[in-house]
Amino acid sequence: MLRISKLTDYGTVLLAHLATNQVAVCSAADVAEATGIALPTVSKLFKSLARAGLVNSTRGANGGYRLARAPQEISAADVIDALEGPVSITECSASDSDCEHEGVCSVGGAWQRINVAIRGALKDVTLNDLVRANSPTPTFRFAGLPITVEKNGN
Amino acid sequence: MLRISKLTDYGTVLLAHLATNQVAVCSAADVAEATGIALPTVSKLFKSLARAGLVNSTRGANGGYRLARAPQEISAADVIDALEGPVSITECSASDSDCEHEGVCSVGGAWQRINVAIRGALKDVTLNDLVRANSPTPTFRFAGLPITVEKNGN
DNA sequence: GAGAAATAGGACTAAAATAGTCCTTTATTC
DNA sequence: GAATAAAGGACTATTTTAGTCCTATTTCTC
Repeated sequence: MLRISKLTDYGTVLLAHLATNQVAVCSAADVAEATGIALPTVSKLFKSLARAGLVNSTRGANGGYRLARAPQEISAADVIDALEGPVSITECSASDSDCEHEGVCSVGGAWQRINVAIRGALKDVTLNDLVRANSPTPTFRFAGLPITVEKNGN
Repeated sequence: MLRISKLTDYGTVLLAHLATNQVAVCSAADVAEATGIALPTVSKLFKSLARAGLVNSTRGANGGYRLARAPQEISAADVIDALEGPVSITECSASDSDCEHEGVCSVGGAWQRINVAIRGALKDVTLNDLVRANSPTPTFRFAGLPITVEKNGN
């Protein structure tokens, strides 16, 4: 009904990995291996995340990435902004839009409001929550499987 | 950052039009003219909306569409479900998915949670709100039109 | 200082989803 | 029975997204 891109989803997985390995600097190759996401894709994502200031990078041998802030200081909204840009729920509510139906459209304001509500929800969930999300007692199923999934199952 | 499709946006405009013309049955052609959206597109959207039970249709001469329920009984979530299907925020949280990273993914649960929050926001906004969105006390402007935001502060 | 290990930055290609059009059939009215 | 309008679906074009690859730059190690 409303989707974030696959890349953004992957990005979250990368960040979650860094969050559970905060002591070390992780190279893109390490993370690719650990997460099962293809290396070129991992590289691309980390570049974007670095530009957005969510991770710090170190070049050269033994270089890699690490979180720029504590996991609880990074929200789902941050991740989405970093990887998808500040796009809005409808095309015409993006700031640079010039919607041809403007005069006729009786609808814009409420989407804006929905947008605000959604951003609220996204800001309230931090990377910390994402990492700990799979906690005790499988109370529900996910993709057909009961969810237990301790950290870094693989 | 998170987007509904253009067609869904159009769909909302169509419904908003019906909401302001509840007395009459409106043909697709009428609505196309009134909204400035191309007729084939309007037809296609109405077909989907009819199948989802959001509008009732009458065939034949003088036929057309009208809302199936009162505007306050139709939520943004209904519209999105009708036009985009029950897709979820991430691919892997859709029910029929089989995500290849399942074992490694430490992230699924929280997206699920975000999803719920978003659906909440979408259910709270009805077609009625959408239509009345452009009302008194313009506190800021949107797409060139003054708008107000009250209700559902979140 | 040379070579290897990493990231930075883009350009490019391939695949998939979205948007939009058109045609044929069925129902209804006059 | 002719005209009007929706139903349903096939099809095309466009745009977005995903994914790969190449070259440059930085840093470490020996």
